[in-house]
Amino acid sequence: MPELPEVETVRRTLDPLIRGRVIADFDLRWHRTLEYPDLDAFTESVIGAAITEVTRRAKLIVIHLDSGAAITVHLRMTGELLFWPDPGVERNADREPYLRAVFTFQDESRLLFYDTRKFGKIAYRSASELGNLDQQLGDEPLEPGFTASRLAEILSSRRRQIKPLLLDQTVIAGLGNIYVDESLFRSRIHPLQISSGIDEDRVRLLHAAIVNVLATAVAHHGTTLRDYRSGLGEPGQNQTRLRIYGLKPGTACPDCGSPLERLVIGQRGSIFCPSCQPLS
DNA sequence: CACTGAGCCTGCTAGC
DNA sequence: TGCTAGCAGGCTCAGT
Repeated sequence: MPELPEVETVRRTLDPLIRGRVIADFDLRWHRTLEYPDLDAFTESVIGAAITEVTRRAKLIVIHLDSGAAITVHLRMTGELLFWPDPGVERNADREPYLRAVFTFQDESRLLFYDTRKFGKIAYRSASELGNLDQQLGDEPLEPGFTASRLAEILSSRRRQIKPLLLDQTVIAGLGNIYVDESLFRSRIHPLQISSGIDEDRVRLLHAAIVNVLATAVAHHGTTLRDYRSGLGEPGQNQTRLRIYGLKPGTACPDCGSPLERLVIGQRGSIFCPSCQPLS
């Protein structure tokens, strides 16, 4: 599932490819892929607009338009945003059933949105709507402002289980199930630990783990377990660097050898080592 | 405020 | 081997 590193990789690959291109057509293949506004309003707003740059906020890809507005794309679980340069070359036929939306540019190159499970969302946002959205989202963990003391402030000001807290995009933006499990394992914190009860040294470890895990994953173009691809269709390389995510309960902890456990926390499967990550 | 559960989806897999 | 029930999960919304 695309989290910050995967979305960032898509952003980086797409930005130089679609910057400056002018949208000539929009073809919606699955009506619910378009989140806002309705198809007519969306089409009217984006046709003729030129793309100025592609940025990222949390897990959102933000395609900025010369009007000051933007198109946001959320990949959710299985979304893929792919640049297709050559209109003459046939698209991958067996992927065609999962094609949910197509932006065609004036030069007939295309931006394709594939999404097997139809959870992904495309929306148009005015400059002010974009500002509101930004305000609703939490800290960017790879920005300089996200320091250990800032994390300490976030954790101590709430009394919540650490895992759901880290997954809350209004608190910290961009973490998902994979990187939260990895970060908690590396900093030896139980996923049900109450945030305000984590001591300062442990918070420092957690901060280092989050930053390190995310930065490493970005450097390796994200984690591809199944569906995730970059804007060029390339899989990521970070999957070999995961230490605990994907392991089954009962298998030996890679650090201490004791059997791993699985819990469902906030509707998400959570793998951890009860020995390395004791609840305190 | 913190937490829970339903709903959105469909490919894959564990278990029969 | 073939079938099917249930799992996977980011996010929103409603309810406790």
